[in-house]
Amino acid sequence: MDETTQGTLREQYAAAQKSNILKAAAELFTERGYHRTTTKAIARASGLSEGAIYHHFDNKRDLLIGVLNNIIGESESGTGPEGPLPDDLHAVFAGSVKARLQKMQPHAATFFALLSDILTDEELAQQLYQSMILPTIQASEQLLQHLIRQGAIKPIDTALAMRMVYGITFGIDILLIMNDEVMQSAVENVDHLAEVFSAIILDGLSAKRDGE
Amino acid sequence: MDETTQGTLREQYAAAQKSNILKAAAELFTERGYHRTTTKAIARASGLSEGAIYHHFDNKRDLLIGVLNNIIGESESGTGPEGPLPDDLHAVFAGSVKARLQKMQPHAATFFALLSDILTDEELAQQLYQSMILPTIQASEQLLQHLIRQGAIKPIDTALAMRMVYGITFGIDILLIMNDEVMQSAVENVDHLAEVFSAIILDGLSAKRDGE
DNA sequence: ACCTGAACACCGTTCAAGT
DNA sequence: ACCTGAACACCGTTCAAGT
Repeated sequence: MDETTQGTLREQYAAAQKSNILKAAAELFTERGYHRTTTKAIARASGLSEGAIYHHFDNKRDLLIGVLNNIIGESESGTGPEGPLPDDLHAVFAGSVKARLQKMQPHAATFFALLSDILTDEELAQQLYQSMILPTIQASEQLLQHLIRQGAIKPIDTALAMRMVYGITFGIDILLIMNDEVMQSAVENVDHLAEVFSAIILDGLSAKRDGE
Repeated sequence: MDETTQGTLREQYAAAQKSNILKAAAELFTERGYHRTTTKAIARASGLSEGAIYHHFDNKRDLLIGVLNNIIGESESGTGPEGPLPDDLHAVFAGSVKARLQKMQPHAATFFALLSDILTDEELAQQLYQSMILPTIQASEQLLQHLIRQGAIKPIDTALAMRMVYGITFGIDILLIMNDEVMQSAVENVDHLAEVFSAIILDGLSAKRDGE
């Protein structure tokens, strides 16, 4: 064992313990919400004492931060469509919702179980916004601007438009958590969902061209 | 005083006290979130003892329910556009977001401060969904079906489409709470926001007709 | 019925002591 | 450093007693 390598056995052990605690916390937060989850329960679920938890984390809020950062970390890998854009715009938009949903869905319940606690904590809200929400929106803004320059998309207030589009995925997650039946069966057929999404966003609902 | 009239003086007094407590609770919940608000603080803010609060409400959760019901009550008055539909579809859609935002906005911060606590409480989540979310979606579904029959809107999966559109207003509220600057200035000019909304929803983003 | 203030159980956090 | 178990302060809730 080279002591200059980052992973000392001891460090690895400590990291594994931290990760175990976070895993237990995430599960309990998801089931019961943040404030109904006791530190005692987290200790029990991770096979440690409450004191041990406070050795690895400053406080309960620090556990929330850890869980949140895991979600952010796994959700942000590869924003926007990879590789060259396909010619079919519908495929581009449909693909991006699909990707977004598949990335977010495993964490959606945990995320919404923590959302209020995040939103009522100025610092956490800012962290979530800066590291997760704003980058996603800005990436899609850039894509849209690119498409406008190509003449594929009409000139529009891209910042506002992409913020509205962003809301759609947010709404999908919420409806799933509330057991909305329509959305639940829609998600079982992601391709149809993605199709309807891109149909609305690209072509609009109107039967007439530009409403006149 | 006729004792058959519903409002005995005593009953009126009790109702006023309940309403005072709920008002104090709503303010504190909005500022600090549900679980960081102590019953002691609510008591102090409403000029009563903690015991008095427990005389009027079963428990803290019951306070949350009261606050939530006030929000639902004030938000549900008059779903959908009133009167005959204007010919211009853009006006219809723009008007409906405007109405929805103006109704929700004063309560949005309170609503999101409670959202996690609602979502992690099966019964409350169901109540919120049934009394607030589903009716809103269904009302707009009916409007859409009507417009499809008229030939103004193309045939589409109305249930799914309106659920997606619903998400947009949800996303707007979230971004406002997170102090997103674009959305904050957009809301100061509601007419522009409503315009962009109806432009996307009705005409779509694509420069070409139906993407081909 | 409306309300108070003390009392109780529980939860987040700390800390001395052990390896 | 990693961890335990007891101890502490605080919060939701209850309850006997007062009007």
